[in-house]
Amino acid sequence: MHDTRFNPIKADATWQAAWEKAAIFATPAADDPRPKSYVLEMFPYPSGRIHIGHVRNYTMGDVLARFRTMTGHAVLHPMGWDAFGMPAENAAMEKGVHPGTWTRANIAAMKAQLLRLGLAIDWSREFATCDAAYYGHEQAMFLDMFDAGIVYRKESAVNWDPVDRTVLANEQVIDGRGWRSGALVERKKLNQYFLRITDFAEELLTGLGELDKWPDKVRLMQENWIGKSEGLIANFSLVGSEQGVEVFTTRPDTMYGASFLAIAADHPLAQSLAANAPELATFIEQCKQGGTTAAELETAEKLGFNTGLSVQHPLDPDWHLPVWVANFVLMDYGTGAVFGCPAHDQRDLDFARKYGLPVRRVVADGDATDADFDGDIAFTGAGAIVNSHWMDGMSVAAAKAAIIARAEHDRWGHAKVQYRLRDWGISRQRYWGTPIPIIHCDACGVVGVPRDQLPVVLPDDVDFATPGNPLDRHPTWRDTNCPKCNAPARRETDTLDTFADSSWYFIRFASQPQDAPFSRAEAESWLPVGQYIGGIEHAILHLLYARFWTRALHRMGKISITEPFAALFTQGMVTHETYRDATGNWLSPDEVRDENGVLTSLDGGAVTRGRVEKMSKSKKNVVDPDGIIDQYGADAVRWFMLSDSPPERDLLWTESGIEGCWRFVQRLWRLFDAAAESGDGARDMALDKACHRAIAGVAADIESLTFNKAVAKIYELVNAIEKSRVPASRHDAIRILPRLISPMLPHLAEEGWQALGGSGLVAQQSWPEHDAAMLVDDDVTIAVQINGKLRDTITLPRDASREVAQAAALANARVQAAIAGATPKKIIVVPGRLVNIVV
RNA sequence: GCGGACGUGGCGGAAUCGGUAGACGCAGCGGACUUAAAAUCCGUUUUCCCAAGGAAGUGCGGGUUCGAGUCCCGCCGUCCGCACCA
Repeated sequence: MHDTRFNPIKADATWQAAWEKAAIFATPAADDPRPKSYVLEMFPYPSGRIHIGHVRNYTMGDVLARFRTMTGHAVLHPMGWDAFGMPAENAAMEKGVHPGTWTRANIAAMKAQLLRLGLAIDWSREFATCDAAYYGHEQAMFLDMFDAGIVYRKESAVNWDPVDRTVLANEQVIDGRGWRSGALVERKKLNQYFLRITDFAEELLTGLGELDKWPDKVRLMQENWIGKSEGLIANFSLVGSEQGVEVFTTRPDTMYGASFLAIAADHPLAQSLAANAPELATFIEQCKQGGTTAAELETAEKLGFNTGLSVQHPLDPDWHLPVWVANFVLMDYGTGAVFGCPAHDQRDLDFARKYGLPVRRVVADGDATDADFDGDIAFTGAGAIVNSHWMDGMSVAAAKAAIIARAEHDRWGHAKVQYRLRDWGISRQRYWGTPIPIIHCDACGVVGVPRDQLPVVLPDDVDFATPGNPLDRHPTWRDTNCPKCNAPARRETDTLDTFADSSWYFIRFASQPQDAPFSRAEAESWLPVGQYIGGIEHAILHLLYARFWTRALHRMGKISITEPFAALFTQGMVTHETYRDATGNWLSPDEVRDENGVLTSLDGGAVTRGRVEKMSKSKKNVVDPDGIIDQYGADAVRWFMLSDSPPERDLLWTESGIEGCWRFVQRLWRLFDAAAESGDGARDMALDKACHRAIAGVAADIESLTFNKAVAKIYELVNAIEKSRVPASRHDAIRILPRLISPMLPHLAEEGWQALGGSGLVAQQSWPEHDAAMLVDDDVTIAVQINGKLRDTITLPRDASREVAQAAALANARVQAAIAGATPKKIIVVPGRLVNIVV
């Protein structure tokens, strides 16, 4: 029996099976002659369920991948799992399930959900980062970097949770306490591995310049994160000592305005003084307390402790400056010491006013050149240098250069480029991560695991009953022999930060030999990723680490590319209204009834409408992808993900919106179902042209990822088809539609393609060609303006001359009435657009 | 505090180069079909005076231009990133 409606449940399953059977999403060979197109969406963490944000992300990538295939590209469109990380260990502790078991089950569940979307993914390349076959290669690369000096080991302070016996990231410390245990977090020194990303700071910065297909916003965020600043390192000699204090400044031009030296609480000089000065020791302790949140720093008072020491001013040895320990100086930026120039730095001014230190103007603020500086607002602008002896009258820039030259000549300082970026600490005292392939030997020290003993596999028999890292207390796993001297030795029990796993997965997708991380030729045939799509939340860390990892491989001669992602797109979130009942509890959308805008709960209680927010479990404003696919089918859901909102902005999920998509899917299906058999007879030029415009326009919009505009153009074409009464043109236009919608509505497109007698699968067809001549109209509507205001429109041949257009405009009845016989002062003619008559 | 983005109908948004503002969708309103509903179809919807025809209009105030949503200056608002970075 003939269906009267499109049945997505049936169609989705049918066509997904057909695609799989024909293996049409298999990646072409590396030597495929077609141009390559690598489309990649950020791979998901297997938390257990796909959420709607994934659906939006993967739909966008899928549209592009399918479109690129139709336009003659060899496409790589893979998917995998960012499978290591904390949630699996938390699940292990809470539910007693092994992290691996939990993760594998989640992957299976999420893959089943993804399959329902009908994504054009080559699943044969799927992997999870917790596969030993993946992380073993990561260990090999770690060792390469170790040998190349890119990895180093350093004692460094970490946030230590004494109850959970683990290191916490800064984000996991809330009000000084561990986010899980609630225990007071301790600062603890541990030997940790670092990647020397700061060595790459300059090239990571300049490399941003060639990423012209990245959002400016992301490039700027990375630029700020790297935080390059140029200045002077100056040595201030301690009075009565051979030693000195090194200071970094970006304002050497203000050196004659110096009034004190300030060092960080954990500066070695402060530490050594504290040994014999209990008051200072107390002060240092005080500095370490107090939060580091934005609000706290905003209001934090400047605190200082006068050490009683003084230093010589490098420009005048007779001029002595007091040395203070100050809470606003950071040990891990610059040298951990600054000279205070209160007149031209707000922090220094606050500090100087509080402790009664001199405030001396050395940069003129307009007419103000007086050495005595009034007020509590520092002058940080540019101006002529004053009260600075030989530098008086110089510009700030000239003075900086002059003083750096002098410092280098007199050997008390040198120019310095300073970066905000810190080296990447990659040690984690956790189980569920890539084991760091290092062996500790009492005689030989730190020794890399020999390549032929990789992968160092995580042991399965671990227990999470006690807090801490299970690798650390495993009865046998730690024990091994030194690869060099064969003496008993210990394995490193730390694992790698999971950001390492996601720093090269895109290379592994492109090439996955067994015996190496990747084969160079094959990887380079696909890389860099042609289009990378994901959330803005990864703007800094993931994207910076992946760029760094790629450059590290490049520096070691392993790969020729330097940038992994040629184009980046950051999509917006999916949002939904929030609801609360009378007692303030969150309600989910299906617990709320809407009758003409009046909201009630299912039991009739009052409901208030809250803000539109990102879908989250805690606010209960989520829609479950499985549920909506059950109800509307994959295509309607995909269509909604692409409609209305520009992809980089947030998308508001609404019931009425998805129902509109569902209606449109049905409308298309009716068109296919009732299409005429023959395309002979008279033509409807307007429809024929609309068709060609749609083909060209939709292609351009998919290419530029403006899917909302592509959607609008398809609506326009369908509206035009439905309005037209000319069978021949309708016949042809309807036969264009399946290919046009195939990237976005792939199941319906197959259904239509089949119903209209197409052979094979529409997913394998070429994108329809458009006739450029059909994109231009013979007649154009021209605006007739008087003094820039629209008065009428006239229709003229497209190639009408200026003279013809002007004459036609002047002959227009409304123009005649408006100018009333007067002579126009000026007439502007823009051919094909408008005539503006100035009177 | 520093840096950045954005502000267009009831809502999401379109307007690619400074050239007819409001495409397309949602919601609304009126109508057709129907015993009725659903579904579908037709029409309509920036505001004001409204019959015609006008006038105003893209956060606010200025400017450049024959012409500004678009460019420039100054405000206001919202959002995002970083932050005692010397």
